[in-house]
Amino acid sequence: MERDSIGSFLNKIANCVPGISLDCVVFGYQQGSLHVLLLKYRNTEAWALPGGFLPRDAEMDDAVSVILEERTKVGGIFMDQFHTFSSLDRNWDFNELSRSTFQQVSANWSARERSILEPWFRQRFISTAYVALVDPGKVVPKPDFTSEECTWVPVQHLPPLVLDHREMIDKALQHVRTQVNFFPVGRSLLGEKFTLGDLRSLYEVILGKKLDRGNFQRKIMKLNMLTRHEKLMTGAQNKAPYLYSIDDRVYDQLLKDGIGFS
Amino acid sequence: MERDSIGSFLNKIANCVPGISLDCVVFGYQQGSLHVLLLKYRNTEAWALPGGFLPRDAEMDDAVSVILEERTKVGGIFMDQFHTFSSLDRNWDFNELSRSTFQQVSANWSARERSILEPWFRQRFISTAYVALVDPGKVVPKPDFTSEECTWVPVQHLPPLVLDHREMIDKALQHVRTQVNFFPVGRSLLGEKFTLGDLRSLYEVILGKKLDRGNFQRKIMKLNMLTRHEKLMTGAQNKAPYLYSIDDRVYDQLLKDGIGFS
DNA sequence: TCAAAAGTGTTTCCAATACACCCATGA
DNA sequence: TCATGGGTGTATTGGAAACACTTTTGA
Repeated sequence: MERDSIGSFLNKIANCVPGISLDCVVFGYQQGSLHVLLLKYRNTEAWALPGGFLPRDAEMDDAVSVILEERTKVGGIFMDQFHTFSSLDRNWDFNELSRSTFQQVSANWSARERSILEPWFRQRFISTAYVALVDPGKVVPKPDFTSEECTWVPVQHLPPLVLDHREMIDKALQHVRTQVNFFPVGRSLLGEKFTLGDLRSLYEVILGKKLDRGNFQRKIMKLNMLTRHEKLMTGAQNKAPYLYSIDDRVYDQLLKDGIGFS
Repeated sequence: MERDSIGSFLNKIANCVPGISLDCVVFGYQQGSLHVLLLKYRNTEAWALPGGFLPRDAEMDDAVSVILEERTKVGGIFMDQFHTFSSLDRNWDFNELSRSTFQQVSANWSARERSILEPWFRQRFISTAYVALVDPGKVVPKPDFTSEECTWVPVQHLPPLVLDHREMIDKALQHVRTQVNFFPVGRSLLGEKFTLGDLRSLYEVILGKKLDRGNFQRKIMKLNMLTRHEKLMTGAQNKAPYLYSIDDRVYDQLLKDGIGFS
């Protein structure tokens, strides 16, 4: 923990609801696979989800927005609360990794700091978790003061995670899958313009199965939610695909009833 | 509040996590419509969902099980956490009804009791809410010590509810609708034996739309989840329908992938 | 000219829908 | 015999799935 940040952190948590924490599973789509935004604690090999606490005077959704904006420098990110985690042993004695990570993080606390922070972090935390969807191209990941790194990690190769953060990611992914028809996955996870191939492989990655190219294109185009733009010349020796962008009006309308993909 | 119960209640909440509460939206199916289990506070016209607090040494799911069993005298009820409610003004000053109800309930507290209970109940409560599905035929509703009545109320005719309990019911119903393919609605909400008409109108009530009788029957029967029993003679001047029961093995298997009803 | 991927067309199949018909029951 | 609702049959339709054909691009 950086010395100069502890002071403001002490002030902050004094004004937060004790026993409650917030965690964010931020999904991004990059290089053909789903990524999660993770933080790496200083001088450890332990990783964690972006998170924080609930200010006494804040709505929970707003608190999560602030956390997301702090880590990504992007505002207005799509998010959805999906579960509240509350195991009895949800504290920093959760397992060996959590224990040793906490030890490392708290190593250079002063006696006074320790007297406040120890009891705070030793509590059982009830954590309400959110999923968020964002285009990594827009994000500038910023570590918080306990961490030395904040980066995108592919969901297939998750590093060791503290507490039950691994379970959170699993459950978040499951939630995105069941809600895929009602989440703006296309708009949130892709950039302004994209090819139908991009969109299709995004859906393939989320759903975990191959989709027929022809059928996908016809289905999407029939929904009338895309505007066609110029072609994308990649330099590959194949036909150049068109770029498309989303027509927000039509898209919002479609989302209400769910954009159907079995 | 009954005088003799306050003592044990004081002990109980001393061992509960402060700031956290639990609420249950218990759905039952009766007389062709969905009902919710509600409690009516003594000497008021205010109603509330069954709920409680989280013991420091209990898992949340277990705590909810206990609450459900206390109110229904039935064990093993199907339940699912669906949302955590956390508005800034989630306390007993939430609105006029909540305020006056609290005043009524707390009217005859002693000074000592008040010194403990006032701060407890004045807090902002973060409440994690669960849906539960149960056959009202199995339930023996039991009021808690703050309430004079515990009964089933049809969702179309909800009485005035304290706090944001109305919103909870709405959100719970919505959740059941989206999860209908993954919840054991047939098994949980109906008795041991039922007719296909019963099952169909249950689905109609949940989904809020008419289903074609013939198509419904064929679809259900093709799933192979029902065993046919004797006919049900109602005395009505029409053909007697068969009774069916659910084959748990097949049913559990089907639920994993979702029993499909658009 | 060739490989690779985009765009589009065609065929098949199944499930959802609509509705018809007969059957059993008790008034 | 009649009204009522249960059980079953059938025709139609639309979308899902599989796959073929053509086009475009740069090597």
